[in-house]
Amino acid sequence: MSQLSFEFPDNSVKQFDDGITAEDIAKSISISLGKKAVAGKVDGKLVNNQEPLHKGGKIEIITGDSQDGLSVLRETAAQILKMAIANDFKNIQFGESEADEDGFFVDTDKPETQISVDQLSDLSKSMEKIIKQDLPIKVVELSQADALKLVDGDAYQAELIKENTIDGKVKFYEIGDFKSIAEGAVLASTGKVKIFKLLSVAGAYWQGKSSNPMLQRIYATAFNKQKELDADLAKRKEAHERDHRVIGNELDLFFVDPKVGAGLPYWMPNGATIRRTIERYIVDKEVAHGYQHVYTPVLANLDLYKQSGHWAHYREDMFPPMDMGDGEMLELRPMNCPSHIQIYNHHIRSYRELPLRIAELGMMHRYEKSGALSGLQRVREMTLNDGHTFVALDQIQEEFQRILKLMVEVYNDFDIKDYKFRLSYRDPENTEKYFDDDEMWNKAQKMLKGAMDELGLDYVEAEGEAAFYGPKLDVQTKTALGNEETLSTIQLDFMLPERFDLHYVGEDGKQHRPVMIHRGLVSTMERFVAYLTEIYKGAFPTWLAPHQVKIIPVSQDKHGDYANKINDQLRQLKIRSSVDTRAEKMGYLIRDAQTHKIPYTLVVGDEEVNGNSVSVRRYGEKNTESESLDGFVNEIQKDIASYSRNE
RNA sequence: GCCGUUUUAGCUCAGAAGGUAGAGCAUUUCCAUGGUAAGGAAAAGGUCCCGGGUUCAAAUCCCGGAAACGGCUCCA
Repeated sequence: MSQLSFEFPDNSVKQFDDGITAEDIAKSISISLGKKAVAGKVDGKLVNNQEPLHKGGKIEIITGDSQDGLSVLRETAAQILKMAIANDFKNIQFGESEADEDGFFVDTDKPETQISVDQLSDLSKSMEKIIKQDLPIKVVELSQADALKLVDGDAYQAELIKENTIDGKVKFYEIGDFKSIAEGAVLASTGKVKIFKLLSVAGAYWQGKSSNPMLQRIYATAFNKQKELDADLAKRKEAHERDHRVIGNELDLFFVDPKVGAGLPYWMPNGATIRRTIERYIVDKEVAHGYQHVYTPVLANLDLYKQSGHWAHYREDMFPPMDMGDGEMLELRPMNCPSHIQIYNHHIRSYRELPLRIAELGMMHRYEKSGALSGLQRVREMTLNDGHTFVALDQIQEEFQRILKLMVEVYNDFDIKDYKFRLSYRDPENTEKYFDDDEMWNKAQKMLKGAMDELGLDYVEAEGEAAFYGPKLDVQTKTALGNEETLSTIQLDFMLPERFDLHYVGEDGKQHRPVMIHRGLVSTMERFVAYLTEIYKGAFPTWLAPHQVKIIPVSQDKHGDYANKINDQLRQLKIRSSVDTRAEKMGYLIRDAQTHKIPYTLVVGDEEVNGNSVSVRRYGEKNTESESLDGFVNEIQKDIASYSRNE
């Protein structure tokens, strides 16, 4: 019998007989590991615990409590769900199914009526039955022809079979008389899945292409322990409470009125205060870093966007042009770059001016698809913290790194930590979506990657995520609900300078072509406020909080004057303070200040009037502290000056 | 845009077998004048998302539309 050689995570290498299973390998290491093992991972691919191995390689033993172990559990639960669906519904077809870090899903298609949310509880019961029977799950191999016969009439399965055929054969899971295409690894029997929950039903395009038919997707999750499921459900609930739309409503930050228009938010005074604070901060910051802030019109002649290429490549995201009746067509701008190009082009530029940094809080309009709109995260009118630097070829690297450094500085001020870099390239399969110049694309993409590598930063690479005019470095964050979104972005652009025939006069007295770097640091005001609301859970750091101080007199009659005096003094210092004059009990007013997440609540009564002091209660704390008025003013000013930093 | 669900007072939600609706909180007024998370009472507040149809009668049934929500696709 031939021998297989396996390398373990600790780099030790052991020999086993051909046909050994992951389970037996685990047992050979220790009895306890043998018990805990649920699957193996050979060269990064999950394999069933009982599957005979015929190839050596790097091996890992997967235990039930690991992330991979959870995937195996969920993959098993997905198979049980599929079997339950197949039992309960006739003529149902299956699309893809997948297990990931959040749970698992199964796609189905049923010609007449789709599976609805109401049927989830019945499906759960059917799954319970299958689990109770503790049916063994076997892996069987069928020839492609047999496999296709098995799924006769299910075009999706037929497609998947073709994708999964290796050497003319396809692996299937077999549970009783139910068979389903095998990918990844599953547990040995249905009884090993105990804790699961069917969560929701949603639509999903077959193979993720919007030109394909839409299938019904059932989302669900599974865990080893009830406690873990409970914790997960609690986390989902907490995420909902953190959702900027929920907090935005509670704290009266913004609203959207369908009568006026979807995706066109109204900023209430509280939200407007937060936004104004951010705007002032970022404009000051950029000016200090050599940016020249400008204002440019949100409307422009359509010809501008024909020249820029937006009309050709970006039209479906643009509002239809306004026909002015005299041959003039006006367009609401979807991006600010052409506007800033006009600023650049207004003078003859010298190499001495480069890098020329033009910035604006630029309002733009994009006709987002109705289904994509979401609170302040996805809107149709937005104001971008936009900036374009015009550089000479040999300045790209340095300017790129400068921008990145500035970005990190800004992130620190807002205490933003949870993000990752993504290099976004064009889709090589679908180049007609982009400006057509292979050489430019390759050059720009290589330059971006080179700059990131030189800084030694971690990033992921993603094809098909570029802007139509160039590749990007995107900073990806997650919303409360776990959806990924782009916050900041730096984009390299050789195209627009070409299209608008931009020049600068070089040291040699000749004309040269500049390169543009598009960059957004704090995203759009809409998305950024949404993001901050979620990471702070509505408890904005003092510098951003719409109401920074609430003063509560113990008795309106006796202490109202003192409260007003403090209030005036704080307002003189530009601190957002107010006195609660409502004729309510103190406890009520304090509760109100706390539920509105106001950073500082000051209670003033006889003691404070006599001692020229204040009783300070900070948001979220039960303790109060008596401080001199001067001491408090000093403290809050320091607090505001420190932004959101958490050092 | 697509699939599914939803839309009732400022907010969170009940309810309505077809006979024009209710709670809590918020608001206003009155009483209570208080020391760190809800004092009491009363009042006011509704095109039951919009349009059309069926009906003696529609908030409820039917058709169409809009918006929101969960996803998919797309994206700052």
